[in-house]
Formats: sequence, C-alpha cells, structure tokens
Amino acid sequence: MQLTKNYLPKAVEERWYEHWMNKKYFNSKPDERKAFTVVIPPPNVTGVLHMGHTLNETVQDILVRKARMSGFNACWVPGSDHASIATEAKVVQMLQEKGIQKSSLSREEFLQYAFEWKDKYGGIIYNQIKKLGCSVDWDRVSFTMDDEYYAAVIKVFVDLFEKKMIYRGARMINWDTVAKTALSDEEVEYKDVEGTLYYVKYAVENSNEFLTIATQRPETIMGDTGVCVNPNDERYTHLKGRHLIVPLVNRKVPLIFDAYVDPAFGTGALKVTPAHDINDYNLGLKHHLGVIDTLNEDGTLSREAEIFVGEDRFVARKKIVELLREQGLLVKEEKYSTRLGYSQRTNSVVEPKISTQWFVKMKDLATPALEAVVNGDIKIHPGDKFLATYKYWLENVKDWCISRQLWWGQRIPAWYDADGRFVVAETEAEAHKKYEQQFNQTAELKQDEDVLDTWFSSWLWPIQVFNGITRPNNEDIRYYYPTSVLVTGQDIIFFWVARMAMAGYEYMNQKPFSDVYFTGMVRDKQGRKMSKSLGNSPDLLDLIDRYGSDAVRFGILIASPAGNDLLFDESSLEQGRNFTNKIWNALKLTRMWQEKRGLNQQHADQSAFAITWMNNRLKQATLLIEEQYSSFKLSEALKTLYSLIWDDFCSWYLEWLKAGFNELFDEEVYQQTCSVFEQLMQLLHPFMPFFTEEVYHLIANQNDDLIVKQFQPVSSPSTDVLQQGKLLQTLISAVRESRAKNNISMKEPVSLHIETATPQNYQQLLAILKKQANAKALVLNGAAPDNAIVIAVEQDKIFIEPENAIDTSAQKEELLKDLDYQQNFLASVMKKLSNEKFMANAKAEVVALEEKKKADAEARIKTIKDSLEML
RNA sequence: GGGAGUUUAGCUCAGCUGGUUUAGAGCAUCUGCCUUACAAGCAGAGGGUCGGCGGUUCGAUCCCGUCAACUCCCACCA
Repeated sequence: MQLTKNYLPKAVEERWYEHWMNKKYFNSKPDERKAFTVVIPPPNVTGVLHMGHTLNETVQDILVRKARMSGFNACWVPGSDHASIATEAKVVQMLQEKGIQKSSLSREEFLQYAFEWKDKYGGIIYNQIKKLGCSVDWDRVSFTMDDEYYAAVIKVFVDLFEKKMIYRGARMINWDTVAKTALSDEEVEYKDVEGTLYYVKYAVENSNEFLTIATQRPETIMGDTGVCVNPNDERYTHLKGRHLIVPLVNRKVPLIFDAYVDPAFGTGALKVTPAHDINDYNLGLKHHLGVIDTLNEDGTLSREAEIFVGEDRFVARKKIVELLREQGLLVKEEKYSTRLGYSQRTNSVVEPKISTQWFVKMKDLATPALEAVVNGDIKIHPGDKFLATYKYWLENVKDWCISRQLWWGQRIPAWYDADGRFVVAETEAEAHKKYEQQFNQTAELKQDEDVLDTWFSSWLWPIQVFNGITRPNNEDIRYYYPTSVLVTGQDIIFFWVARMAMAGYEYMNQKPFSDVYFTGMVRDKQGRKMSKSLGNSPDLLDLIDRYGSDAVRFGILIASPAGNDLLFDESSLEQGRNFTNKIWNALKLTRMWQEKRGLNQQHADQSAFAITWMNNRLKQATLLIEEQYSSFKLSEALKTLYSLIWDDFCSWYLEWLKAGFNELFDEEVYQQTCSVFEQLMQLLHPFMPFFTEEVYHLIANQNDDLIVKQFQPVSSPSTDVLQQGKLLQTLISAVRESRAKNNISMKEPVSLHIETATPQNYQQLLAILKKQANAKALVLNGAAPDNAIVIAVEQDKIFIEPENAIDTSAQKEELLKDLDYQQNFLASVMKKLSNEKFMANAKAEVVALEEKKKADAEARIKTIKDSLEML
C-alpha cells in the first residue's frame, strides 16, 4: 500500500473508533483482575464541551488507556449532569425565543421540553467525547435524572431526613430574581462594581434632630425596622432609648446599640433591614426587631413596601432617591466601589431574602471527608496546593441549602396537608401511610413544589453510577468502588469533590476515589478566561477537523502541567500535527527499507551499535515515563516521548542506520527497527490513540491491537552504552558546528583525524561518525595533518581536513573563546578547592567531584592550547 | 480584611529536600540547506546578573526574612 505524503487523520480516526467499539475493548465487567475505575465528571447538558472538558477528558483517557495496557481491568463510566438551574435557565430562554412563557406551561409540559433539550445536547456531548477518542464504556452511560438515579437521590434525602441531618427552616438565603429560586452560597459570584453611597436623614422622634445614615440600597428603606450605632460612639450616646422615623413610610423604629457597627464607616449609623441583609438579619434576631419583606420573588417591590409597589428594585431605587431629594432628606451621594453578588447561572444581582428552605447539616458529614485528605487516604495532585483551601472550607462549613424553586430536578419528597404539616417519604403512597401513623388521620396531601440542588444528585455520582444506593452490595459496586482517580477542575472542589467525599463515607463507609487530579483552567493566549462573549472559545469539532484528534490531545496536554492554568494557543496543536507527520514519514522510511530487505552482513555489523544504543535509550525513557505517570506528570511524560521519538529515534537512530546501508537493508536490522518502532507507538498510544494504532498496523501486519497490547517489564539500561552514544552525538555535532563556522558545506567531503588516548571508545562509532560527518577518510591516531581545523572534544583532538585550503582565523577565535571559558571555569573550581572552610565542611563526594572538574578542565585547556599551537 | 500560590530566555515551563548548574527543554527568532522519510523538514546559532533587597552558609535559582507584581480561594461592613 502506498502511503500518502502526509498523515490524514479523518478516515483513520473513525475507522479505529468503530473497530475498538466492535471489539468491545472499552467495555468492562468485573473479573479476577484489579479494577482501575474512573467516573467522568458528568458534563452539564447545557451546551457543548469546551476546552476545559477537552483537557479533562484527555487526561482521563490517558490514565485509563495506560491502565488498560498495564494489566488492569479499566472501566471509565461516561455520563452527563442535568444541571438543574443552568439547564432550566437555558430551556426557559429557548422557550422565550419561541414565544412561550414558562408560566403558561404545566410542570409536565415544561419537563418534556427539558428532556428534549437534554437529549439534543447530551447527544452532542457524547459525540464530542467519541471524536476525542475517549475509551469510555458506552454500556454504562449514566444521567443524573435517569429513573434509578432519581430514586437514589430521593432515597438519600429520606434517609438523611430520618437521621435528622436534613431540616426545613426559614433562613436568609441568596435569591435569584430571574430564575426565582434560592441559591447556595457557592452559586453566588462576587464582582467589583462602582456603586453609590446615599446619605439619608432619619428624623429623631419628638425632636428637631436628624441622624444621617449611609446606604447603597435606598430601596430597602421601607424594610427598616431599626437603626444601629456603636455603643461607644459619643455622637449618638445621648439618643439612647429614643426612636427614629423611617423616611417615606414614616415608621417609628428603635435606635439600638451594637459593637458590630464600625463608627468609622459612613456616618457610624446603620439602617437595619432584617429581611434583606444577612448581617441586619442577625442584628434583628439579637435585638428582637421585626422583619418586613419588601421584595417579591421577581425582584419587584412587594405590597409591604407601601410605595412603588410592583416596580423593579433598581427602578424603584432611582425614584426613591428622587423622592428623598425632593423632601430634602438626601444629604449627599458619593461614588463607592463595592462587591455585588451575582447568580452564577443567570448573572442577575442576587438579593438576600428570608425564605423557608431545606438544609443539610454539614458538620458531621464534613469530619470524615476532612480526615481522609489530611491523613492521605485521598491524595490530591498536584502536591498540597489545594489542601489548605479544602481544609478551611470543611472546617468552617455551613449548612447546605438544597431546595431550589425550579421544575428541572428531583422533586423534594415532602408532602403537606392543608395546615402545612408534612411528612417525608419516598413515594406518595408511603407518605399517606406515614401521615396516618404520625397524625392519626387521613388528609389530602400535596407534594413540595421545589426540586433539589443539582449537586445533591451529583455528590452520589461515584456510587450511583454503579447503583450503589439503590442496590447496595451489587457486584459492580463491590468491584469498582472506590474509584481510582478523579480528574476535575479545581473550581468545583467545594461543590463536588468535598461533597462526594462526604457521600462516600456516609453511604459506603469508604472514600470515593484514591487520587484527585486537578487540571487548571483553560485560558486564551492572553490569559483571559474563555467565554462566548469574547469569542475566544474554540469549537472542539472544528479543531479536530483541522488538526486531527490526536494533535488536539497532544496540543492541549503538552501545554498543561498539573494544576497550572493552560494558555491555549493553536500553535501547540500545530506542533502535535507536525509530530504525527514526523512519525508518518519515519514510517515511510521503514517502508522503503522493507522493500530492500536482504542479508547484508556489513550493514548488520555497522548498525549493531545503533540498535543497542536505541534499545537502551528506550529502556531509560520507559522507566522515566513510568515515574512521571505515577506522579501524575503527564505533560512531562509526553515531552519525554516527543524527544525520544523525534530526536533519538528519528534524528539519531534512523540516520545512523543509513551508515552501512548499501543496496540491501539487512533483514535483522529491519526487524529490530520495527520492534523499536512498535514499542514507541505503544508508549505513545495513551496520548495519541488513533494515530498510533494506525501506524502500529502499518509497520507490520498485526493480529493484535495496540489498545490492548500489554506493557512488558523493563530492565535498567546500560550506562556505558548510553555514554558511548553521547560521545558519538557530541562528535557529530562538533564536526557539523565546525563546518558551519568555517563555511564548509555539508556536501563537501572532509578527512577526519582523531587523536585520542582512549581509542577503544571509538571502535564501534567510526562507521556512523564517518557517514554522519560526511568524511571520505577517517584516521585514528595517525600522523597529524597540516592545514586542518582542530577542535577539542572532551580530552581528544579532532582534525578536520577539507578539500580546499581554509582560512583559520574564525577557528582561532573559537578556540580562544573556548579557552577563556575553560580558564574561568577552572578558576572558579580552584577557588573552592583552595577554600579551607570548603575543604573542611563539604562532603567527600562533593570534593571529589570538584577535583574531577579540575582535572577535566586542565586536560581540556591543554588540548585547546595544543590545537592553537598547531594553527 | 484573611489565606494559598506564582515570579527562571521573547512565550510556555523543567530544575527531584543547597555543591557535575558561570542554569536546561519546547515553541518562537536568526543563519545556511529542496542532503535519495519528512520545508508540517534538516543542520547550526543567538538569547537569562533565576522579580528587588537583606540574611543563614565554606557555598543559594533552591533555605529564612522583607518588599513588589500577578493569580486564585475565603469573608464580605452599611
């Protein structure tokens, strides 16, 4: 078969993925081998995969493929997350574009639209995962709203409720006025904004006096139920026991004293609005103030506000400022930079609001999750970079608000009677039964309208993908749990990682994973976050189309050391594509040789060193890569492979083989070369699966597939052979360098003369050196030629004798430069050796090393001086 | 305000518990090459007072202190 000029990925990738699927290589069933389990962080079905996913999926696939090739029963579970609020927001938006209001739909109708959306985007995501080459077990796809998964979430809710770890209560929560739902603390993002601080006068009751307070949110004035000052603030002590009149609504409220207030801020007087600020709420509780909720769910003012009822809070703010100004109550306005909370999902300003919600008590759950990481049961990579944040969060964890006023999600299994009394049960029938038992009567029961936070389902992911909640102790959960590695972004350490650890200990009495590998955030070349509005987020399928899947995997991984942010730049994808092409051409070369195979004793003799050297380099690199895998330094491992293949295999080894090649390419040398080539492809396979599988089958007709070819144990390399190889490389480079400096074209053959005290080092290298240096003659320790360029390589002198006479001035300059360097180097070594304290304190081996440096430098200086004399 | 991390060549990063380091790699740059696998290539070169200052040590890119810049997390004062 004729190979194309360049590697063309498209057809190859589809063909192999199909083949792997047909052979069921991705599928895993429990057996006697050790399991290597990975559960995919389920992507949200809100849209398509971005570059962050691409990096995560690539890393997981590398680990899974490596395990599969190393004797493990590798199982990678795919799936997706219903992403309650995020998806619902998208569906609402989609419906709006169609002219449909959510409020005009029934719950069932809406859910139908949502499931259609999920099918569409779930499909797109799964297709992307396939195109990327991910070896996931497609028979194990999970979705957090699957029937059985749904049942698991409900079961856990009921269980925690019965253990009194879930409770219902009125709390200050974060309210999203667009999605009209509560948010957890983690779903709020704070941004710096320029705000205005308004100074407003509050009249003191029965007096002409005024007290000025500063506020950013004058629209909450109508909710004020008190004013607070610091007890030590002398400006206000005389007002003790007095009341103030809230402007606009003329409500009489008490003046309270609390050390919470900072006298230095604003005017030192704080208006207290318990319904709409967490600190005010706490103050209100402490001082028994009333609560007036002046906001509707959609962010408009409620009837309790008395004025501007129904107006949006920001419109009302402007009107209220006007009104205050008209009434002469506005003292001044000043610009003020502050931080405002925004909803992570709808990007609207979050309003603190009092509301009845469901909460999970976190303290007891947090303890084992914290211990596991502290005592190393769960290892976090890289290093301890995230340990401190993880610890801090768990040590200071607050109860988790898990109810959401949405439809897309698991509906809270609580049933209420007309009086608001409720029972919690897995099914409606169960609820009626419990109700009867508890209240000794029957009643019409209505289920809670709210659904559960999306993380309340995904925290069960490593358990429930194996049905560990719904069918405890089934074969899968016993075999695959705990999972091996979790690969995820550091941004969801609290949302997800910590909570999975909690669920793991609560429901399995065991950690959910042994290692956590955090990938960094993918940013663009300028370091900006990738986002739709900036248009800097590339389309994965488009990239695969242009560069090939393997090149995309290469490009994204090579640039992302563990935990570091990745600055995405297409040039690294280009590097990946070039790499495949380089290997493709090496394949073409071996193909050429294949056609010229035959017995060629001379070639075999002259190639013996190259083969031995390459095999040792392979061993050395394999051991290094193994080490890099175990410390999760995947980009390092890929770099090692890149240079092993490009430099050692292509630039040195294959070129060295050409030395003895003449008409016939020796059969044995050919076989050895194929063997090395195959091993290289095997090592590279986890990183670039499609390409390596293709090349593997093209090197020779193979019956097996690379994807399941098992790695063989490797012994230590011979340092002698590696050193000889190093010497050969140094010699070749030195001659080439000298040619370049002296303007001797590579085309012009030269005579080489080597003067050395250790001729035995050269025996095996001469044929290769001669070919690579383009020498017509090569003499070892013969009479030194006249009119030659002399270079110093280690302790030996190499004479390069060109056909035409040359100008030696450049050559002299080089030698003088080298001499200068060596003399300075020697001086620095001597300085150490003549330092009494150094000699007294340094370890013997360090001193010995310095002695050797001294000897080497002296020998080298002598060689250079000799050479200079000869010029 | 509290905490963590980063700072090494134009860019992205190595440098493994201080001494083969007057510091390495890849990419980019420059020079010369269509050398019978590969111009998506080959050969060669240039480029860094290891963020600043101070300390510990015989010896500091590495340890300590301090300052500066950047990044992230947490808390969120009206």
